[in-house]
Amino acid sequence: MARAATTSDAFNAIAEPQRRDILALLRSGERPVTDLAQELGMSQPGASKHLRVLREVGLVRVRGAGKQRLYGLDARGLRPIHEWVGGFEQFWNESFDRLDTYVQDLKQTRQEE
Amino acid sequence: MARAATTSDAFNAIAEPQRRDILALLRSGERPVTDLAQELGMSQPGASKHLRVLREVGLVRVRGAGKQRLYGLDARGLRPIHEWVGGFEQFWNESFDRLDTYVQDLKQTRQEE
DNA sequence: TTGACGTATTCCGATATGGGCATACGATGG
DNA sequence: CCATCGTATGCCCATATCGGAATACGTCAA
Repeated sequence: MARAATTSDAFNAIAEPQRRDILALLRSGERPVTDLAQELGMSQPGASKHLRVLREVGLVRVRGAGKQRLYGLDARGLRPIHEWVGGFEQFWNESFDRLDTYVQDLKQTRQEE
Repeated sequence: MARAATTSDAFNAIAEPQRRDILALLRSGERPVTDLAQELGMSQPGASKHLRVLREVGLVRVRGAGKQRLYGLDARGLRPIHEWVGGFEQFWNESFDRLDTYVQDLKQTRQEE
């Protein structure tokens, strides 16, 4: 098996930097593909493909506006992610303390890699 | 180019469900690989590989404890993610409203796919 | 209808993935 | 020093990825 299809969930969708850029851009409003592509310095087909992924996981919506298709943000799918990550909030402070223990340990453990 | 190396950043690291499970488990304290593997129903080599990725992006630390190696959480790397996603917080409420507009539009736009 | 524009899809290649299996490695205890 | 336990690596496979180029598609205007 390879990695789960990127199209499978929001976690995968936002793992790709360009897709994060797209989402960020869409916060300022709907946009056609060409716009996004140009603004982000990617090819039109490239942008289209990323948007397809975002559409399939529901982070983005399309709306036909005449000859154009306007892409808009649907951030609801980000909420579960925010919550999952938030479940670690208490730990990223505590981590500093643990680090001390760890560092002391290093002195005699000699970590590889 | 293929997908960016999963080992490149935390976003990629947590894109894989089993790795999320590992992180979640580690909240309750340090654990040796075998423990994790068994608890999560994966092979020892499998767990080792996932832990390697998590180590490389800094979400996990190792500490040699005699014959064993104890893996521990280092959640600091999750903070940037939390913040990035948090940047969309205002939108996942607003999204409902936008959806209305969208749905009305659908009636005459006939979206494919 | 035909053309033009905006966009999606297809096909390709190079690369990376995750899982299974066998095995190499490292540290400890005898 | 050697056997053993806990763990990491290497190798192989099937599959998925992203990017580029060419092209098919859909909608509108003349």
